[in-house]
This record gives sequence, C-alpha cells and structure tokens, in this order.
Amino acid sequence: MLTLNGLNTAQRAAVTHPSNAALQVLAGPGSGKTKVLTSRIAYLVLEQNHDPASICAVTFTNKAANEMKVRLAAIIGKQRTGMVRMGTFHALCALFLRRFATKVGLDPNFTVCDAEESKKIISNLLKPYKDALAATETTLKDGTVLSHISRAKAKGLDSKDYVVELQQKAKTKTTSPKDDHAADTHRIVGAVYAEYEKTLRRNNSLDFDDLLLYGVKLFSENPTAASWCRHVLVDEFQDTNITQYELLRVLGNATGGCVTVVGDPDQSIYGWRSAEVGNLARMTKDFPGTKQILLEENYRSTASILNASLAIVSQDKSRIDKSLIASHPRGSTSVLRAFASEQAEAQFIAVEIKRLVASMGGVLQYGDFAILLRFSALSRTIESALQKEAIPSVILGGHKFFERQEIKDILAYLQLVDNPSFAPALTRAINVPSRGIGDKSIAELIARASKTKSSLLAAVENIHDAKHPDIKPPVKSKAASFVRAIRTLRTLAEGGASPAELIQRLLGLIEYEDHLKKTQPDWETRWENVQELITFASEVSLEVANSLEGVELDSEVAPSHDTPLRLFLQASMLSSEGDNRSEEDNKEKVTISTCHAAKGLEWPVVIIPAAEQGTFPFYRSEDPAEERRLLYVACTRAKSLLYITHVSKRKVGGETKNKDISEFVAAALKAHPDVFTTRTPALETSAAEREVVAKVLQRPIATEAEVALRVAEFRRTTRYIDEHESAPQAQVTWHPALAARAQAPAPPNQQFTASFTSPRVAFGGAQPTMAPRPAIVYPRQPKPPSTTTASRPPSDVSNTPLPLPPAPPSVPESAGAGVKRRLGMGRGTTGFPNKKFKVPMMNP
DNA sequence: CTGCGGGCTTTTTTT
DNA sequence: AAGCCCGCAG
Repeated sequence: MLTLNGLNTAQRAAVTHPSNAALQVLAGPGSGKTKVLTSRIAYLVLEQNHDPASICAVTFTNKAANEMKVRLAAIIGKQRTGMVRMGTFHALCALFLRRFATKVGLDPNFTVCDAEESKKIISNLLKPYKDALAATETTLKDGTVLSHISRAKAKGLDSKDYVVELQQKAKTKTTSPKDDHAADTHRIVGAVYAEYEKTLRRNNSLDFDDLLLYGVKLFSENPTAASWCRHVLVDEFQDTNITQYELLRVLGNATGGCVTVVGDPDQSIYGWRSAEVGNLARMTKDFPGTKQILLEENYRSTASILNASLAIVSQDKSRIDKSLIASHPRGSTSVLRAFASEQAEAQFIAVEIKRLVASMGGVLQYGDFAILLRFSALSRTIESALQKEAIPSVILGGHKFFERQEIKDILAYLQLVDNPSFAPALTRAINVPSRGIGDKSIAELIARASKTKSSLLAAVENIHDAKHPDIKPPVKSKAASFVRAIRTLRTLAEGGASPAELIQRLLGLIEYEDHLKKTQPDWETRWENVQELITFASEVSLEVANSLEGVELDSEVAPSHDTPLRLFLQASMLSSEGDNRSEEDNKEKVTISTCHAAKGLEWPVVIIPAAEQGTFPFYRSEDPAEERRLLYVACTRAKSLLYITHVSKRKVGGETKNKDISEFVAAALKAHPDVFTTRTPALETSAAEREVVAKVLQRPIATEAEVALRVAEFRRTTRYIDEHESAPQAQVTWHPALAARAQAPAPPNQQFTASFTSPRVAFGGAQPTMAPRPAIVYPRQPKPPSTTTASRPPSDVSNTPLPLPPAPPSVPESAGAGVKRRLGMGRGTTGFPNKKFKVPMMNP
C-alpha cells in the first residue's frame, strides 16, 4: 500500500491524478518533483495495478535515471523497479531500435556515432566545398555545419525537408547581399546534410539525433513496438526538443493519453540544443484535458537564497510570474563579493570553504560545497587555489571520460569488431599504434573501398589477403598486425568472450601499454583510464545480468540482437560523465561543476564565481534570458549558503581584460538591494546562524567547544585569513549598482534572526497577500538505524522528516584537511571514480 | 609519405 | 588538453 504521508496537497494531487488523464506538473526548484515522479510511478504500480514493465520513465540524464531507480526501489522494491523502462530518450530509443532495427531499415548492430566522429565525417564532406567557400571569402567550420544539421534533426527535418525549408525562406525573404551569403552557406549545409545522412547509413551508424528520429519512425509506423507502453512519464520536460516531443506524442498516443510530464519553464537552459519550452503548451493542445498542477513550495533552500534567486530570474519580463514559497527560515544573507583578479577570487573561495568548515564545527565537510561555473575552462585557477589549500575536489562534467584518446582508441577496435561498416573506427584504429599508415594511405583505402563498393575494413582485409592488389603507398604488410588483431577479437567475441576480456586481449595484441609509454608523457594516468574502462566493461555485464533476472523477455515479438559487446559499446556511447559518481569517494571533496551539469542536484553551500559580463551572460550566447535562467538554476542548487563572486580583471585568452559585474546580478541588486551582502556569514560567532545552516540540512549542530577548537585550528593554519577578511573592497571597480553599498558599512548579516517563519517570496508582481506560514518543524531524531550508504544526498525532496544523515565524522585529524592531498587527485581520472559504476542502459 | 617535435591557439553549455 | 600548422628526418 502506498503511503502519501510525506506529500503536501499539490504533490498528492499530482501523484494520485487519474492515471488515464494527461498531467503536467510545473515544479519550481526544490519543490519535490523527483519525489512526485517516483511516488506517481509507485502509485501506478501499487494502486492502479500497472505492470511495471508497461511504464516508461524518461529522464534527462542517465544519472537522474539511476537516482530515480534507487528511490523507486525503496518504495516498490528492486525487482519491480528493474522492470520499469527508465532512461533518457536516447537510451530508450536505442533499446527498441536494436530490437526492431529491420522495421526501420537498420541493421541491429548499428554503432552510435558521437559528436566527434560526426564532426570528422562532416569535415571530410566539406572538403570539396573548400574552394567555393574560399572564393566567396566565407569560412564554414565543421562544427557550425554539424550544429545546423543537428538543429534540423531536432525539429524532425531530414535533409530534403531542410532544403525545402530553405527554399521557402528564400522566397519570402527580401534579398540583400547578406542574405545571399547566408543562403549560399545554407545551400552547402543542405548538400552536406544529405551526404552526411548517406554516410551514416553506409557506416551502419546513427548519431544522437538519429536515435530520436528513428525512434519516432519506429514507434509511429509500428504500433507493436509501442504496445507494451501504458504510461509515459517525462522529467525535465522544459528541456525537450521537438523530436523528443514527438516521441512523447507517439508513445502517449499508444497509451491513450496516459502521460505525466514534470518541468519548470524557469529552468529551461538547453535552448542552444534546440530544446523548446513551448512543448509545455504544445502538450496541452495535443492531449486535451491536460491537468496542470503547480508545485510552489520549496523545501531545499533558505528563504534568503530563494530571495536572491528570484531577484535574478524575475527580471525576465516575458516570464510568467510564479512564486516559490520557502519552507525554511531566512538564514544567512547571500554573499556577493568582488575581487581584483581571478587568483584573488579563487583564493577567497578556497579559504572561505575552510573557514566555513571550521566555523560549523564539523557539520559541513568538503563534500557539501559546490563551485558552479559557466564553463569548465574557468576551473583552472580555482583548482590550483584549492590545491594550494589542500582541499580535495572533483570535477563534474569536465573532460569526458569516453572522449579521451586512449578510451576512444580501444573503443574503435571494438566498434569495428561489432560493426565492420563503421569507417570512423577504422580510420582511428588502423594507425594506433603507429603502423605507418597515414592520411594518404587512408585516402587511397577509401578510394578502393568505394570502387569495390565494400566497407573500408573489407578493403583492408582484401588487400591483406591478397585478394585485391595493394595500393600506392603500400599498406599490405603494414596492416597485417591490425587485421590480425581485429580477426582475433572477432573470433573471441563470437565465442562469447566478455567485453572486459576482449579489451584485455586487445591490449596485448596491439601492445597498447608500450604504445602509451612511447607516445604519451602522462601515460600512467592514461593507462589507469584504460584499466577503468575494463572495470566499466565488467560492470555493464554485471548490470545486464542482474536486470535480466525476473524480466520476461518479449523475445517472440522481437528477438534481442544484443551481444555483451554491443551492450557495452552502447553503454559507453550513451553514458555521460555525471552518471558515474561514487558518493562515498566524494564526501570529502569539493565539487566543481558547470552550471548545466548541476541541474537537478543540490549542495549545502554553492559558490558561483565569475559572475561577470561576458561570462554571465556568456558573450556568444544568443539568448540572454536563458543565461539568466542558468544563473537562477545555479543559485537554486544551494540549501544553506550561497556565494556569488566576480572580478574586475580577468585573463581571457592571453590578455587581461577589465570586467564588469554581471548585468543579472547588478539588476537584481538594484531592484532588491537587500538580497546580497558583502559580509561573509559570521558563523563562528553566531550560534543562531549556525543553527539555521544545520537545520536546513537536518543535521545536528556542533557544540561551542567543537567550533572554538576548529576555528582556532583554522586561524593557526591558514594564513590568508586576516588578509581576506580585511580585503580592501574599494580597490575594485564596482558596478554603479554596487558602488553605493560598497561605501556604506555592510549591514550585519543577521536577518536570519528576524523570524523562523517563512515569508512568501515573490517578485515581479504584487507583494504577497498571503500570511506567512509557519515553518515546518523538524523533529530531532535519534541516529537512524544506519540508513547506510544507500544513496547520495537525494535531490529535490526533503519535505518529510527524514532520518538524520549519518552524523558527521567526529573530529577527523587536523580538520580532515591534509588527508587526501594527492596532488591534483589524478588529473587523468577526473570525475570518473572506478567504484560503483552505474550503467546507462534501459532494462531489457 | 610518414612521423615527430615544437609552437601556437583555442575552448559554452551536452545526449 | 588537444587540435592545428610548420619544418625536418627517415
């Protein structure tokens, strides 16, 4: 029996909404949307007797899917959870396309082509147009073409549609020289698009967008492929594109309109990837009678943080005015500080983190901090500042594990074994390790392959077998070891060898470790990465084995063509960095992440550096409003404390440039001067302020003695403390909006004492008419019977009195700092711990 | 031809 | 970090 005790009225209404009626949940940050989603699935299964295998839950990332699985398993059990089809749109489509490949004219062993390979294909296709382009003095980069194509695909336009649309546009538009220019490049894009499509088909591969497009094709043309589906749920709906919407529509129709979506227009930050907030409105039209339910109570952040966040996002004039009701007390006022350089900024951040850890007396540890950046390159200075202070850190969404050279090298061989038609893998693998087969030879091989109408690999094999003559730069003998490796692996794979075994064998066959040693100065970390790939491979196999338990395979309808190797390759291509975070390892590490990758996550303390013009909004962004929402998303990740910092000078490229404060922050400050202060919270002297921080986190507070001890230790060991507390803010060029405040002494950071009631926070409209509601009271609970390491700090929801988290470690030696000093904590393995992988894959 | 080394630039956000 | 360009050696 499903218990709805922990839900508020709106949440309950959403969860128990009739299962056969379309539902749209508009959920502000921290309003418990994940809880609603999981509870609704549980409701469908437990109360409405839906077969778990008939429910499809789509998440934005694989990580989100894994998280939801954990939480759902707590309600309906592991086995039933395992039957729910949960994953990204991409993973969902890939799963069914493997099954039903032939229905849409594909081979089941298609390879998923990642962006880098797509780009290479396009760059080759673009070559013939080089001269034409040079003549008109235009440049057309492969990346630009790819993004045009991707945009078209996101709208469901194939190359023919794209060209047609171009022609229509050309008719309606007045012709200026500039338009002619654009028309020229678009014509080329159209031509390249057509060839790109053909190339992918020839290579038996699908790019990310194709997964969705072919998914739509499959489900719309083959009702049997979707007949299993009784209810579709989509999370982060504001960030879906048209093609993804089509998927929802097609699957939703198959269920007779049983769809539930959750989203928040204020958090739409993927417009650059063709996401359309308009999908929310579209849905209400396509699914008549769609019920909208608003979740406006925020259970995550202090009222101060919500104040600051809303002050930022409410500047958007076109925004539909929504409110967020704080369930937590006001808490410390958010901090806004300026610095003279990015080094000073980074140093402040590092020292302030240490100060907070000390002054909270152990209630906060390093894992409670996140530094959220507009783009990853900003992490450099911050990383080194943290390192200098011996603060361990992890980078989320930095260099992608699966995009590293050494990983792609290995994958290329395996892709070729699985799919001999996949030419990009051959061009990469054939010369790793170097076999003296360079660009020229490859060009000749390609010519041979197209002449004999065979795949590149077949061409190489034929030359090797002397069935065909050698080519001009002779390649026959050079390719021998390559062909041998491929053939050995092929035999092993057919014999049922696991992907992990295949990799091991491959490493021997091509003497990859030696190759790394010879060619890479940092071969050690690269070799470690290869080892981690093996770990990942064995995890995939394990995961698959587990998820097969108790799952009835619909093998008669659609025989599975999956092989372990194929599943591994697909998992590799569809996995995103954040999926594989081992929580245990990161408890004592500060998280550095991009704002985008932080979506859906939360931390007790969030620091947002570089809040400057040019980075917020980013100078290349086409949509400033989206940049503002991005900042809003970043701010609303914070539970207890929020910091925004900016500098007056920053090195950009080679030169130092003067920087102004972000217009978003300046405008927020102008409209609501009280939402920020330059004073850092005086936690060490104020027990009341400490208490709020702890209360929001539902943690016990530290004793005065503990705090005093740690603060003393901090003062003794950290020498920058005095410097930064008395940092002459006047040196900094203030934005006009800040200038006045900089002169005046900062107000004490003590608003939190005002009351423990929660005011309705609303901007942009009339002031709230609602009376303040009493704050939720958190009953102190004894230490839980070891809720153990079950899951990461669950995001989004905490409106019920949860058991307290495991008590913070009792005074680890010397503030726990010097412990993990491992320099740079393994550069090569950034963010990819080798423990506890979650495998991105739909349940079969 | 190929491969190597050096020097340069260059980088938004991601399935 | 990884791509690009260059020039030189095998």
